[in-house]
Amino acid sequence: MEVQDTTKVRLLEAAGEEFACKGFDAARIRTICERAGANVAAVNYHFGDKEQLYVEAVLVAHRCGFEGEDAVQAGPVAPAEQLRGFIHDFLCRVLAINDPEDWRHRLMLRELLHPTTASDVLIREAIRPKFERLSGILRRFCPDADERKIHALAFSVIGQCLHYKMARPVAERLIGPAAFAALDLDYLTDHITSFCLAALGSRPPRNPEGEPVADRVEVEAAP
Amino acid sequence: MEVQDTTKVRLLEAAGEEFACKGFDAARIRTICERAGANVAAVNYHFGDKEQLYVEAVLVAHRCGFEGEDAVQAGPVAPAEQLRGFIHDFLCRVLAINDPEDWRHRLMLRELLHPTTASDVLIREAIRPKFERLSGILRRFCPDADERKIHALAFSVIGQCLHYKMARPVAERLIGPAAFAALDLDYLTDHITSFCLAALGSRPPRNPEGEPVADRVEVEAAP
Amino acid sequence: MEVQDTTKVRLLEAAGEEFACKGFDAARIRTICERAGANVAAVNYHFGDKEQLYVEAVLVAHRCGFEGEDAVQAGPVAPAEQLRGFIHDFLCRVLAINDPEDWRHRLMLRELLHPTTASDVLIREAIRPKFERLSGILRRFCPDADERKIHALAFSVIGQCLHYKMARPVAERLIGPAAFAALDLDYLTDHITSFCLAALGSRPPRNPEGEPVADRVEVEAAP
Amino acid sequence: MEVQDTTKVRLLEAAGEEFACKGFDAARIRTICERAGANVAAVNYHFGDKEQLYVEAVLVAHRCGFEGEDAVQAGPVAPAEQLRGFIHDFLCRVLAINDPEDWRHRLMLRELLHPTTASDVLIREAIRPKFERLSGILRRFCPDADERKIHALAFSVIGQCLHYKMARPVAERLIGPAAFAALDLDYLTDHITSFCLAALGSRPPRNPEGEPVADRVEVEAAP
DNA sequence: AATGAATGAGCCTTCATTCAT
DNA sequence: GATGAATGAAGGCTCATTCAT
Repeated sequence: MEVQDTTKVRLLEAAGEEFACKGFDAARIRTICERAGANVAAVNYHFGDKEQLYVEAVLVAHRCGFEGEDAVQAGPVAPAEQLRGFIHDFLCRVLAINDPEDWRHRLMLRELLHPTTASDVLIREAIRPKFERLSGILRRFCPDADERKIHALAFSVIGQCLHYKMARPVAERLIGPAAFAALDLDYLTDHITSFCLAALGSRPPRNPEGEPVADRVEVEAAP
Repeated sequence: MEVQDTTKVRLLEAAGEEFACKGFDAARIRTICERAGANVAAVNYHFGDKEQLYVEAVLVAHRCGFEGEDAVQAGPVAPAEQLRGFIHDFLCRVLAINDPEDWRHRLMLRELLHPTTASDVLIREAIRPKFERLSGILRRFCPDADERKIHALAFSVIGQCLHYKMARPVAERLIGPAAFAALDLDYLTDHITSFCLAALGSRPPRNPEGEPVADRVEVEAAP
Repeated sequence: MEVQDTTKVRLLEAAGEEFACKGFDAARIRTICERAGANVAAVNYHFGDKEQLYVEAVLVAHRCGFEGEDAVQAGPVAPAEQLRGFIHDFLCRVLAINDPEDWRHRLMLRELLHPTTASDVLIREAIRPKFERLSGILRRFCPDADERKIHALAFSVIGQCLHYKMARPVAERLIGPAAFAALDLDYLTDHITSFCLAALGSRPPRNPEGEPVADRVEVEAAP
Repeated sequence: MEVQDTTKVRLLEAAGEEFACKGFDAARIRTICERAGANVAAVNYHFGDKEQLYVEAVLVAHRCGFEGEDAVQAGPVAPAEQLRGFIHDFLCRVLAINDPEDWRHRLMLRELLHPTTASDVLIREAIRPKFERLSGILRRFCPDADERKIHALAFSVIGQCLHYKMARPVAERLIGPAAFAALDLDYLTDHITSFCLAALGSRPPRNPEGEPVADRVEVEAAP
């Protein structure tokens, strides 16, 4: 059963785009309907409300944004590779640009900064599982760390990644668009991974070629 | 030149609060005027426009928010202590809660996420100097690192700190308010400082008492 | 010809209820259809229009509300008993409460206060015959009265009865629900009958048991 | 201090007219504002709401409609004359036609049939005092009557009068406009007064000329 | 300098109605 | 005969803005 191009689906797509760009208040229902090729009353008919449309858009964003992620990394892998995998996946979503699906990420970001009713589901179904997966990985590095430490570590990992989404507009102006573009997926994956691994007192994982994947900061290996 | 309690000043204060809480769109000019004890037409009289009021509020926020910070840490200090000082200062602002001055930080944060005209000045006068100070500190750790590396490192430091502001609403729901509150200024300063130092291949600075200031992750130290 | 439980019939029933409760403007076509278990488009399909549905509902109300009443009081009866009979019948309809048929009365009342197209038929077929029957009764009391007097007398009788319908909401608040409820069908029939008979210079009719039916005002009877 | 022709006053006048004619639902805020020569937003500015405008209009209607009534009939008068006075006053208001103030009566009538929040004040300040004045008069006729009897009597008096307002549209169609017009203030005052007095077992009061004021129904005077 | 009244554009929403199935 | 989707007109209301004082 394909996702059909019904009015309701087109409405959600248009609404997602609009909400992601302008936010809930500045988003105009008329614009959404025009983009979706529907009548002004269509939103009310299909969703009852501007707010309910927003909620559904957020849920769609989260649903499509996170499906198929469970397939990652089955089998016994080293903690370092697990961490690298996590960071890679996370950055993938964070850095998505010029993606027709992009509004889903932007919309979720908005929701995270200013949670509404919609974010309850979001946190429960999307954020928490991800967070606990990361916590699990980190506990393999620090088996004796207490909860607080794990929280702080997890936030350190996530914070570094998310920053490229959050602060993007200002970062781009700060160091220039070219310099910002140079910080691409591969580079950042390597950088953040090695940064974290060093901080965790471990060594970076080796890529298939058998070389260190990151031009990591020269750390005189702790004994 | 004293800061007088004129209508214009009260208007700016009220506007800052309102804009910081609700954003530009949701902020109501009438609410602002009521809080300031002024007439509805006062905003248009003094600032001409809602938007110009916003811009001025942002500028006030930046002006007051960052004055006097350059005086910190004169004299020759170890890079590790410099970094720790930077992180401490940064977290101070980031974690400010229930502060009457708080709206200034929140408003600037908003500007960073969704830059408007007002943020040009902001970046030039407030963000860039701070960013370059951090870059300078990091270069002392990695004298041979290229520009790109410095950028990435700086963003790693900043990202970790800023995350507690950015993702606060969701983080609070994620790990619970109590666990989040446990991540206070001192703890996070220690954590992030040691995390970064380890990643940079250095050892945490010693505080005056001669003891390590951070309970850094002691991976191998586990019995 | 049975009254079938077709969609059209259910629609009329639901519409009557809704119109009687809320009036034409406030009545919602969607509500009517939901109550009737029919589609939103059913009204337009079966009646073409909201207004035509209203007209038909009024006609149904009048048709069902007044059938079989002419059979009352055949044979030669005293004028006083005729009047009492009329008042009793009238009050019966006026006081009908919690009657599943009640909307028919309420709807007709509405029509009387704010006549629309539908009320032409209503007046011709329902009101006028009733009014002329009353006029006939009154002429037996005052054979020499002119038309105007008969009108005034008839309106005095009708006005007293109708008042309990018309002013019910306010009367209930005025004297309290309990006191209003005490004015039940029997009491009011006796009261209004004796009031009118006295005004008409007659004595109240005696019921089969040979006792005065009404506790008429005994002004001089006071000790 | 004159009642000034401010926008707010004009708005109330226009609203009263509109509400009285079309009812709350069918009344259009735009029409009201156009009639008052004001902007569409004027209602919202001055009254906050369509409903609050309605409430205020009802209160204005009641305020102006009932002022100066307390001056009536000071000094010792016969009960019969008191009753006649009451009926005259009541009919005066009820029959007011083509009066620029007419909307006040029509609006109050609406309120009585379908009470809203506004009618609480109305009942307390306007209806109840009037009702108790009538009750007092009636008690002079029937000193031994219980509460219920007084209620019934009062409603009989009021019902006869009010009927000419309530049922006017249908009555006019029923007996024709000419015949209805013949039932003017003087005629009805005489008719209803004598009708009630007879029912109360009393004799009609004599007017200054010493003649019976009403062509009362020939009643063989009760011994 | 400051105000209260007034404005008009525009938004969300409701609702009766229609159309294709 | 009946339905669900879709329409467009219109209404109440909000809000920033302006004007006369």
